[in-house]
Amino acid sequence: MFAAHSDASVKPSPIGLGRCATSPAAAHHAAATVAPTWMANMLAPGSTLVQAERDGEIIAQGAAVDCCYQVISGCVRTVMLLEDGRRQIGEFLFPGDLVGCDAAGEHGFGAEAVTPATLCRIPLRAIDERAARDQSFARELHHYMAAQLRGARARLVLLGRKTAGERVASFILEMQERLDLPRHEAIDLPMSRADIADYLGLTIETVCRGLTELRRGGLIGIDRTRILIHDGHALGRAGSEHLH
Amino acid sequence: MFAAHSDASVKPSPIGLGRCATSPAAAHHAAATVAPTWMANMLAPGSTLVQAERDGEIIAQGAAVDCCYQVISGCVRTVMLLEDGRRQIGEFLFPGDLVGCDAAGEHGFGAEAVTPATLCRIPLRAIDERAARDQSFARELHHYMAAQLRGARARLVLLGRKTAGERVASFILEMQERLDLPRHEAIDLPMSRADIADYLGLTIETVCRGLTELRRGGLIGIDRTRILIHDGHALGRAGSEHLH
DNA sequence: CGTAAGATTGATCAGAGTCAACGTACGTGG
DNA sequence: CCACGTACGTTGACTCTGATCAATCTTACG
Repeated sequence: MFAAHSDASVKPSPIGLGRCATSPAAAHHAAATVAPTWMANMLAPGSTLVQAERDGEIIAQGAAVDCCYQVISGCVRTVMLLEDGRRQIGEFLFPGDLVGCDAAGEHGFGAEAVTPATLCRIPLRAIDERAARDQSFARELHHYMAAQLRGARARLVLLGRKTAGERVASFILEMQERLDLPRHEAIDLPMSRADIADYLGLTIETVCRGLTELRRGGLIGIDRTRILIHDGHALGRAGSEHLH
Repeated sequence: MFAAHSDASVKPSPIGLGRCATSPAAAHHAAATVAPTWMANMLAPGSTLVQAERDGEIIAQGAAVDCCYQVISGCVRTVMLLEDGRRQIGEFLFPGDLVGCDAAGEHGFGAEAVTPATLCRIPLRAIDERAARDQSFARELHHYMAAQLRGARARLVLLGRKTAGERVASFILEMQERLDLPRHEAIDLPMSRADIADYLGLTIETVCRGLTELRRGGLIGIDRTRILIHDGHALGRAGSEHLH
């Protein structure tokens, strides 16, 4: 057990702030969070606030697209369910992130709240119009989507070529980065082992074993939902973050 | 063996500029679904034509980003190589597609020619400027990136949750769609089994077995690089294309 | 305090990887 | 034109990682 204040798992979104920055090390592994700095601005015209409770559905898979959402607080997952029940989580979204902004026609992925969450529902038209008017908004939107694309592609490598242990190690580092915690601060994961498993293309049991392995190796400490990174460097190596 | 008349299936581009095939082999692999219609326009300012021979490097993994490329003819793959030699192909690109337009700082993925290819090298600045000036260009760029994002996420499901057999079936359907061939026309795959394997997160042998299985089931015909779809419906089912 | 949901650990199984052999097309040069 | 060599594709035998099935433990909560 390790000490660690049990602050809410997800930081309230400081308006107008940004979790900017991809650290040099960060550039290597999945999903550099782009800090949309324009959060507050999205709230303006025709958009409404939406609350979702834990596991509540925000977007139904296959639903017609008319709007997208920006996460204000809490954690959200995008989900693709196959006929036979197999599930893949597309991504975890944190305050500032956009959900469904890439859809065309219908939402390929659904969206659900991992924790109680607040979102801002924005008509797609409003985004189009604003992008047309506001040059720098358009540019930021473009950068955001580019970052999403980089993140998705980094996960292709993870899912296509990494071992179970490597996936788990990479995941911890990704979450540390995305939750933007100070060094030596425990990560309080908002999602269950089942969510992690479906994000990493593994089973719950394999995720557990991966975590246990890292703990036994002294790389991390585990206290239920909280993870403390003891040796980030070794964790990077364990996750094969290093490239050719 | 099936018929397979090897007529050049190269369609003229929507906007002048034919998708010129550089080799007989390349002639088959023509249009891409997402192929933007603004192909010709990209050629304008400060951009240069680049030729790449088979397996030639177009972008080095980790190279600094200063420009991106548009495929004019041929087929290109994006590649991520891990330290120990494991390889993941990010995507296959066809005429009209953009390579490296999402990069920030450095190219996470490298790019190599699958067939002899011609590309148009475009300074990123030129794209930014044009997007700033030209409203509809910016919108198309946005739509293109959204489509890329949808494609990448569909592959997350494939890599995370689909079996080997399903991946192979899905792959054939994806290629049929992307190469935009008339129904009942054989698909002439430009890439090797090794490329397919690294695209699907499998080994060469497993890809072969998957193909053989589909052939035995009567869903497809195989003649080396050429694939003929006998039963697209069944292939969709075999690939679990059906959703929840 | 009792129940339920989630997490962890163990034992066994199966799907895909690895290793190996063989087949087939193609290009080169005699 | 044929012989050979090489690269690629296919098939088979065996192995191993991660899935499945099952039991136990922990924590949260009514």
